[in-house]
Amino acid sequence: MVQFSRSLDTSFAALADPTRRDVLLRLARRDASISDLAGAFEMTLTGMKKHVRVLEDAGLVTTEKVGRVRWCRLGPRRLDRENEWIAKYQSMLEARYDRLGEFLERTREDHP
Amino acid sequence: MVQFSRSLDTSFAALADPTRRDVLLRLARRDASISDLAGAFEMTLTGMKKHVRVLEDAGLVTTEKVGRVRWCRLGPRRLDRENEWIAKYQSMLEARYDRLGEFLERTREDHP
DNA sequence: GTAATACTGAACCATATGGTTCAGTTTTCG
DNA sequence: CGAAAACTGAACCATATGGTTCAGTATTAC
Repeated sequence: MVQFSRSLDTSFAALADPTRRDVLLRLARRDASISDLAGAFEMTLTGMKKHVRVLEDAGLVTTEKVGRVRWCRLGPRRLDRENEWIAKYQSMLEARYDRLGEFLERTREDHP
Repeated sequence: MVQFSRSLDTSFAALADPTRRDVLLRLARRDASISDLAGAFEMTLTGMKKHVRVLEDAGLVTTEKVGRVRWCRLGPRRLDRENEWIAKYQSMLEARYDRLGEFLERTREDHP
């Protein structure tokens, strides 16, 4: 197990569940309570609470208890680092295909 | 459990492990055998084989056995759908903050 | 004051994950 | 042929995940 990048571990793991991805999209529209979310996804309060906890640990959601209601909202993280990781990967891929293209070009010139 | 988007499930889960992310970056530089990868990450062949299998299931890596060596290379998927999901999420966030900005603007106008 | 609402934590369950070892099989090298 | 290399699969292990139920506590509504 590698030690660094723990935040990418937790956020990608958080995104690996379809319920959690949909919770994020729903929270992007409006804040919601645990009850709201549990109702929307036909799940027990306890089950939804766990999902929200995972999103919270990943820094993707913050919550605040007001009276007997726990309100969930997005933040503070915006998936920027995750976006960057994927962009870096894709640019490395492109660079490699470019080198492959060059190689084929050279080969064609060498053996016309 | 939601039923659609199984591919995002498996690819985000594949990205949630730091060893697997590093394997992808390494394969972006050059193809490698299971032994190469196991050696580079100080892991048993069996352990690395499992990681490669996860990446294969997510469509991020393909492998081919040549003689007694199994060669691993990237593809066919490029994380485009994952990139799109994150981009969509971020644009929804931006849209929401824009609406919040508008609201504050209106409020300021109403009560100057 | 009583009842309903909203959450919370513990316990439980089945399955998955990230490793390992061990015992093979297949290929290659000398 | 015999030995080494490269992989493979089964079995095992500890821990995590995605849920549930049940028994609370704290707030709010009537």
